[in-house]
Amino acid sequence: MVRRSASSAIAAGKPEKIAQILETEIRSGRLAHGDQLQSENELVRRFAVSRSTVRKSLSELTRRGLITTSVGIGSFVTFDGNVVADEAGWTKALEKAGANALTRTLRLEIVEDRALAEKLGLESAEFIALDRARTSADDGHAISIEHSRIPMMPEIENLPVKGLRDGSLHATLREAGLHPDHGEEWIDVVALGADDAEILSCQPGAMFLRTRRVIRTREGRVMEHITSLLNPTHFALHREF
Amino acid sequence: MVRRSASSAIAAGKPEKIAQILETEIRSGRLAHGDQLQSENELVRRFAVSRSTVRKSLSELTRRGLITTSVGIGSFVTFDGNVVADEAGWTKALEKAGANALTRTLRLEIVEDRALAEKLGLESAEFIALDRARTSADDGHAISIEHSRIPMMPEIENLPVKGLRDGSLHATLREAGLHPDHGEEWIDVVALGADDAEILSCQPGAMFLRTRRVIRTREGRVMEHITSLLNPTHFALHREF
DNA sequence: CCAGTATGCCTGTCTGAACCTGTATTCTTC
DNA sequence: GAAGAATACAGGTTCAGACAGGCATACTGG
Repeated sequence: MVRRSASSAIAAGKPEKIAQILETEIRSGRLAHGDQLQSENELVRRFAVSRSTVRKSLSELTRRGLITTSVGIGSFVTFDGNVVADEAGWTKALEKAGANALTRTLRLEIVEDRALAEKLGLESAEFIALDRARTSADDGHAISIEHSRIPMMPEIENLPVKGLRDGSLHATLREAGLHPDHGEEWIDVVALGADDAEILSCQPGAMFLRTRRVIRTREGRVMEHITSLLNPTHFALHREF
Repeated sequence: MVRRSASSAIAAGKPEKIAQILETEIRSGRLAHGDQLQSENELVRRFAVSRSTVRKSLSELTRRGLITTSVGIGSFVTFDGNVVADEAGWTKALEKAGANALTRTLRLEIVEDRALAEKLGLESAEFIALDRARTSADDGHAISIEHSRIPMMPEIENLPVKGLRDGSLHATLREAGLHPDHGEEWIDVVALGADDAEILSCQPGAMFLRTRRVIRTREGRVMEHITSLLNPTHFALHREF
């Protein structure tokens, strides 16, 4: 059996290529949970292939649990892919010890960050800031802290007031028409700063695993900047392709 | 007696000549990564040779890692310009401080590692082990240490004797017809063991950034397992997609 | 208003032809 | 004897078409 993952479409047959295109559309959120796919004949015209080829693609997507199809109706997305690019491209944080975690929202508000705006090449320095910390529910020790910064835009300006949709930031952003598509990622090890150490009730200077990510939309617009500090005794990062 | 030189076009048979023409087209970019080659019968007409000759050319290109072929579909370029999966997909180690580094080869030999074989699901526990350490040429402090394990196979059994080709492990493996295609990767932070600390002349227990990678060929066969320990003051990992 | 029907679009299934690679065999030529 | 040419067959992939039956909507006659 040949393992193939989403990223490489090399030397694959047509059904596989089409399946990968559709999978990308689903996982990226362009096609949302419950959406109806184009009919088989529309896909035939779109990809300029025969219907049997399209049907192979759809059956592959069914096998992967991304869609279901009904006779006389069509195919529907059944993938409610939460964190979109997480599975596909991003390095995934694996919790080593599955301790009961307590998530605290430290703040959700509009901030101004000139340094970050400059680094990202943005004109406006206004961001929506979402900071969350996770600590062990058992003994209260530090697990992780996450700083998320979303460039201010009209579609989401009342996010701090209305709160998150279903507690999920990405669901909220998708609601606003923002779909992650590609990005960049840095991983290193840093000493915990005084403020973060305070929040996590750790000693300042403790070594933490840090991931920084810039997520962009299909158009290349910065959608989110996330800095995660992970307690190395709790986390490993994992990725496959 | 005819003198034969492996690399040049002199005194080469038809399959070799055709392979070289196609290789030029691929390396020059006229045929891009993922492109489909002409079918064997088209190549037969183009070069006015028999199909068996064309097939020899294609199998040579396959051995060199430039193409892959699929039954019923055709042959595809898998050469994306430079180093295949190495730079493209993997998290890349970026040296923060560009200090002069000194690379030492700690060992290059055949070893037996039952634990690793079991983890990778391999029958044979024989590996070729290549351990290399990098230290600063200036003050001798630790930069990184890398443990590479390659499952034993006939094509490379005299690697420890013959040494690496151009000092590069991947060039050597490519030579043997082994081409990286996909894999898996773990990143975490660990305390340095006594032996590694000794090699790097560090204090045991120092926190290092660790990446572990399993690289597989297109067929899913394990090609290499690498554990890298990176001094976090020197390294950050970076990736984009 | 309502039940029955016609129509159009959808998926499910099957077929044969054309083209692809994989493999083996035989013949020719040097 | 070795390299290449010619041929044949097996099996995978894709295409184009045809037919079936499910579903939804609109229309029609009562």
